[in-house]
Amino acid sequence: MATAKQSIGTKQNIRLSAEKLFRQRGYAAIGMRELAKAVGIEAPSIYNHYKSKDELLSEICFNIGNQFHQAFDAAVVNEEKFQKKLRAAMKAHVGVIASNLEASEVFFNEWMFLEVPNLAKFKKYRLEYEIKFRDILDKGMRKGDFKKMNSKLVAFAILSALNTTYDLFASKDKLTTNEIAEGISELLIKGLKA
Amino acid sequence: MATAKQSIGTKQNIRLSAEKLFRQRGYAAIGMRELAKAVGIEAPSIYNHYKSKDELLSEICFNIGNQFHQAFDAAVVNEEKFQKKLRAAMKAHVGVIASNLEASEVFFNEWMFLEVPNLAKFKKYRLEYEIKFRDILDKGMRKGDFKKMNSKLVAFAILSALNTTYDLFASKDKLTTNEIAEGISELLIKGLKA
DNA sequence: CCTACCGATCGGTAGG
DNA sequence: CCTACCGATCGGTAGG
Repeated sequence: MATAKQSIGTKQNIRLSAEKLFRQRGYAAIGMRELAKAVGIEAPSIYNHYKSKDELLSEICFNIGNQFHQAFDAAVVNEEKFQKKLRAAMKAHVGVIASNLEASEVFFNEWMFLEVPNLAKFKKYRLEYEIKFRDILDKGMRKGDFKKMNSKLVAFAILSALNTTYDLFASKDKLTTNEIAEGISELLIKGLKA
Repeated sequence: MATAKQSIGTKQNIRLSAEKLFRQRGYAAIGMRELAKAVGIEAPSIYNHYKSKDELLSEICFNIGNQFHQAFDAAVVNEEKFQKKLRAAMKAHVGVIASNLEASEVFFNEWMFLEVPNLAKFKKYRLEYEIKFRDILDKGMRKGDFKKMNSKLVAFAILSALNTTYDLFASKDKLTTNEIAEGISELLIKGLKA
């Protein structure tokens, strides 16, 4: 019992330390020995919990990816109007970042180090997410709720603005999730008005 | 003569290869041997042109940083109204990215690997650039040309949207610099209207 | 511009 | 969970 409990704790510890270190200094710059030291174990012991460094990174990335998809779906389903759907999706997106400040940065900046089967899966997953945003934009434009623009360009602008909110959370102004999400929504949705 | 000429060519070759490789796979993942192979020389020969890997990275980053500052200053100086200043600055920013597709990505994503004196210099330089944008926003808000919002948040949203335009240039839609810059400007400046 | 080489560190395995 | 260790590769130097 005590052993199993400790083992679960260690695995979580490895992941949390990895999220922090990968974000701070980059996946490629962090060795297994340094990660192990942060956890308080020796490097080979990590392999009792993760088969490889790649498996560790992909667990971090896909966990965040799942959260983005689920938060989006849950936020959008109860809204009728496309403007409200978009606003809710944006807020949900910022919410996922806010509750995963370190891991979401790894998701955004370190995914490129994923290895061959995981890399393709990740790209597909992320593209599907972008398309969910574009879909709201396209439908809203067709219905006349949004101004007709290049929806791919707009989706990129929206996601880019949302994805850098990490820096705003980290800055000394101490903006809340709501202030950030509302501020960006206001700016972009007003810009989209027909 | 021939030797000197060839030497200059080699240095440029090293930088162009570094820009391409650092962007593709990340600074930390590219060794001097692989870089040398791309140039067609042996690894130690790189040190005839660059003192260290860090010097190479910082040359790439500061070159782009200078271009951003100069393009901004040149774009803004001839405009009177803050809306026009902002639009011109945004267009200039996209223009620098468009003419430095590889190097600008290194600037955005690999600067964190700069070492100690260069890292601080880089951060200062980049903060000054962000403040130039905030300054236009703040003055425009005070004058009533822009809606009163958190200018730091808006500057972040603008720069984030502009900075990911690399992916739009790289995508198969083949958007032009003008289409990208105008699309993002339209979206964001309309959103800023008082 | 090269060959030859330095000490350090890499991800990961064997074996217990 | 550890110690001991693998081959490979790292940034960089010596010396020509």
